[in-house]
Amino acid sequence: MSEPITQQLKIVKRGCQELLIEEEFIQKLITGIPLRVKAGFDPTAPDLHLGHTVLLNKLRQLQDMGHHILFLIGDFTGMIGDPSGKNTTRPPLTREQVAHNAESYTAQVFKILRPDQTEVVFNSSWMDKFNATDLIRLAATHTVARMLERDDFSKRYRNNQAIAIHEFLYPLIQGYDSVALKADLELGGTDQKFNLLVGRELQKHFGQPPQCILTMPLLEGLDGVQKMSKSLNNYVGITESPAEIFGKLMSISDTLMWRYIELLSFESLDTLHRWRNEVETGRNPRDIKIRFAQEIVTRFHSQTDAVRALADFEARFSRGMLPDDIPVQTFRIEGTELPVPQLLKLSGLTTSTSEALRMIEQGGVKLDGNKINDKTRTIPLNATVIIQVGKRKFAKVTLLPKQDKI
RNA sequence: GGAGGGGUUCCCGAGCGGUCAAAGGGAUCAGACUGUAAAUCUGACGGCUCUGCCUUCGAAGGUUCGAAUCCUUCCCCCUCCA
Repeated sequence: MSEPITQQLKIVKRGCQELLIEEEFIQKLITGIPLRVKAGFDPTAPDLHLGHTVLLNKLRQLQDMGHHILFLIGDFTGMIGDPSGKNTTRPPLTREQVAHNAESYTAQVFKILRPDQTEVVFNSSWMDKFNATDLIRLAATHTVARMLERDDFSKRYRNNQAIAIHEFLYPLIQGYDSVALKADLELGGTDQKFNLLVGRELQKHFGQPPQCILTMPLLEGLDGVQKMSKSLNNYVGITESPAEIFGKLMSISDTLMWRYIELLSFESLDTLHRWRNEVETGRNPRDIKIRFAQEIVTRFHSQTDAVRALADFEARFSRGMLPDDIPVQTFRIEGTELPVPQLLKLSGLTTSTSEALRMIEQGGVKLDGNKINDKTRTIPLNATVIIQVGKRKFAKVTLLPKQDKI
């Protein structure tokens, strides 16, 4: 906390999209009192991915400067579902589910945040006491026109998509959380800007000094277009295996790589500059990508895991070798043999026999390392084979006779 | 309350009585290539006991030799008027 204000400001603003209102924020810093920094999280998705960590990294930096983090789990707002276009209403989670999710949340979050400077709070703890009168009073603070200013509301409205009334309550309740917590600063993705601003207004309404707002860019998913999210399956989860994290990061395009590095790497800006120059003058972008992927694997696993992931990756993709962690499966079958397509389905390497047949047609199936073309190929009873679909799906399968009943 | 528009395969979006398992795009997967699970190109993309069969076009009925396409009822969404 002894760092000069300008230095703090520089760190806070690094990589951020927007800081509102900078002058107010400086005034808050000058007081020297640790700031109450709020950040809200959805209670339904306890599996964090790299997209979430953009924000968490920033929270960590704030902790390093001595500030206090209010890690808000929106278990009450979770009933509404953030009106991001898809979900309208969600079934309320049970207390046990919330508790369970919160636990796995914090277990993951503390890979980045310091527990001693983090306070985990649930908005149900004050919202459950809200009655209908309170809610109406809260709703009365904003107009429909104001709500429709929110980008995704107006978009949906223009595109003739449904907006349920209760969705308007989401920003209001999220904003009220800032009142309840007396937040000095709230962090969120750029898509949260509207909600964060509502928090400011409500604080003023309730006679509090308004919070400052820091928005972070949304990280694109692996496709490089849409934001990283679990539902779009374009994410890298921080609890995924080293090989998985490494592989996924290697699959991002050479262009997208820079974006990831900018938002996720802890390397200095000078280093990033140097890398860019090197690639422009002929260095293989793959080298940089590997280095970055290793940094991330190390962060969520260990250096050893990172080294192993690279070795495994090179063995498998550069030299076509089999990985050494092939899942072993045993199936008990009727009869004396099993057609390969059925086996592919059984083992889960393909979702249907139709797909299995297609994979064989396209030359994507290997049996003990040899490509097969014969769709009617069968595996005899008691045999053990390694089957492979594409470059990434493997299984070591043994067929045994059906067990006698009893 | 009145008038009109609409609900299509993972997503977007064509189709409006047979040639429709349903155009096109995206996503995904496979193959080729490669310094990468990059880029690029090619192909696949409902299921099955697979040269055939079965199930899909909001739901349920009906008309017809034949329906995603026509009719009826219902559910849901949107727009305008009140």
